[in-house]
Parts: sequence; C-alpha cells; structure tokens
Amino acid sequence: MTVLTINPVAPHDLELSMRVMSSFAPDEVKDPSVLRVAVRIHGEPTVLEFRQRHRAPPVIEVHTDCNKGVTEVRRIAKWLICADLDLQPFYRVALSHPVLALIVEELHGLKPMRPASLFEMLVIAVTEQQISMAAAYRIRHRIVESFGDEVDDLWAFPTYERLAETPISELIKCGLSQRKAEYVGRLAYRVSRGLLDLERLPTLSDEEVFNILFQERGIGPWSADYLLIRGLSRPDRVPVDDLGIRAIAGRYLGSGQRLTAQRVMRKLSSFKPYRGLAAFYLLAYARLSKNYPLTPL
DNA sequence: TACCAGGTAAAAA
DNA sequence: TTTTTACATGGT
Repeated sequence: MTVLTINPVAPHDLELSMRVMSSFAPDEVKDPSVLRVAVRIHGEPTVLEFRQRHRAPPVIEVHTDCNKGVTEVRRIAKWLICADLDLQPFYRVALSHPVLALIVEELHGLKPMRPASLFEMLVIAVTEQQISMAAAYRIRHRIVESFGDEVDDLWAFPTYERLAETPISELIKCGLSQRKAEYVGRLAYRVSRGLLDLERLPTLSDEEVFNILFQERGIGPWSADYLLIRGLSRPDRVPVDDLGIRAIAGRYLGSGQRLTAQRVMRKLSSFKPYRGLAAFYLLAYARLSKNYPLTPL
C-alpha cells in the first residue's frame, strides 16, 4: 500500500467536485468522502483512492496498492482531479457578474474532474454525440465491461490497443451505431499506430489541438472542444453547439429559452478567458439544484 | 407511442 | 455551395 499526499492549488473541494461529477455520470457513490478511480500505472490496472484531509490549505491523500512508479501515480492523480488548476483568476472575473457571483460563491472550490486518459475522453465524446448522456453512459459501460480490465470492484477503461484489434461488429453489439463503431475503431487504430499522438496535445495551444482533432473522422467541432474543456481543462473552450450549455445559458443568462450557439458565445464573452469554466459552473449549479432558484436576468 | 437527447459525415439538392 | 438525412439507446 502506497500513500501519497497532494497539495492542490487552493481552493479545492474534492467532495463537491465528486458530487458534481457523479451527477453527470450516474455511478453510485457509496462513500461521498472517498473518490475511487481505476487507472493504469505503466499499463497496470490499479485503483486510486482519494480523500481530502484538509480544506484550507487543501491537502488530499491518495492510497493505492500499486507499488511501482510513485512519480507516475502522483502525475495521474493530480491530472484526474485538476490539482494544478488555479480557480482564483476565474473567480475574480465571475464576481463582477450578478449570476455567476452567486454561483461561484456557492460552489467555491469546485474543479472539473478528468477521465484517466485522452483516449477515453475521445471515446466519451463520440459516444455522447447526438444521444442522451444516460444512453451514452450505458453504451460506454458495455464497452468497458467487454474490453476493459476489472480491478477490485471497478473497471479500467480499455486500452487503445485492445479496441484497435476489436472487430467493429463487437463494438456495435455494445450499442454503438455502425458509424460510431467505425469512428472508435479507427481512432483506437490511429492512436495505437502513432498516427494520432495524444501525448503531444497537452503541450499544444487550444487552436493547434482543435485543428489536429478536427481532422479525425468522427471528431467534429463539438467533440474537439469537448475534449479541450473536459479532457485538457482548457478554461476558455466551450463546445458551443452543446445542447446542455445552450439550455443552461438560456436559463441563467438569457430569457429562459434555449439559446443559439452564437448567443451563447455573446452571453459568455464577459468571462473571457474563462468562458469554459463559466459554462461548467452553470451546468454544475443546475445539476446540484433541485429547482433553479436564480431568476433569469 | 412518440419524441428528444451535451453531433457528424455523407448524400442530395 | 448549402441543405437534408440516417443513425443508436434510454428516459419521459
């Protein structure tokens, strides 16, 4: 058993972040004070357990049975919870806005959580195209339980090598359309052959990442931006065609009706360069509120 | 039962 | 060049 300590950039509220994440992905969380994730450390499926020990300054403890590659464990652990993300500059911008000021106060310390790998994020994006998040989640669940690796009671997401050698017909059996199954198979193949270099993306600018992803079959503008904001936590990126964002921007920043993509960007423009974080906070607030107490402006 | 849900590529006009 | 269409599952 290895235990290591992470000191995230303050503020960081892990339990709040977990509550928001689990509201997006209908995974039953047994103990809300512990985050448990299956990842691969140098290829070996391992469970990481996160607990927040102190609030200010934030201290988070990570437990794992993996006894090799402590450096890699720390890197992935920090990556998963966005430990290095500094929310303060965003908060300073948000506080000057009547609606966001209330929301960032309510959700102080909320950080997005990332999937364990950018390849998983690619598959998440493809599965969530057009269909509901619940339907996409169920399909992904079947993919994970068919081709992933079980560790304790959790599943590590399938490797791209595994999905690259999986027949398209097997992916279709998980509930993907013919087309999406081809996208996933092709992306897995291209990553495994080094034709699509995901490792390089974190070092590139938003536009460079967007242009690389947009060239891939099955990755359109929505998916490219979805990976940028959710997979790479680029704080200014907004998947502007996103139905959820268009609805929530209408509810909190507009008339109540779903906005057009153009109007979403107009409404978010004052949060530059943190438009994506602003959208994330709006979505998170809506998810956590049974009703929607903030009236439209 | 319909219809819509955090889009995309390819066909048709 | 722009517009239309097929597509998969799950919730309401």
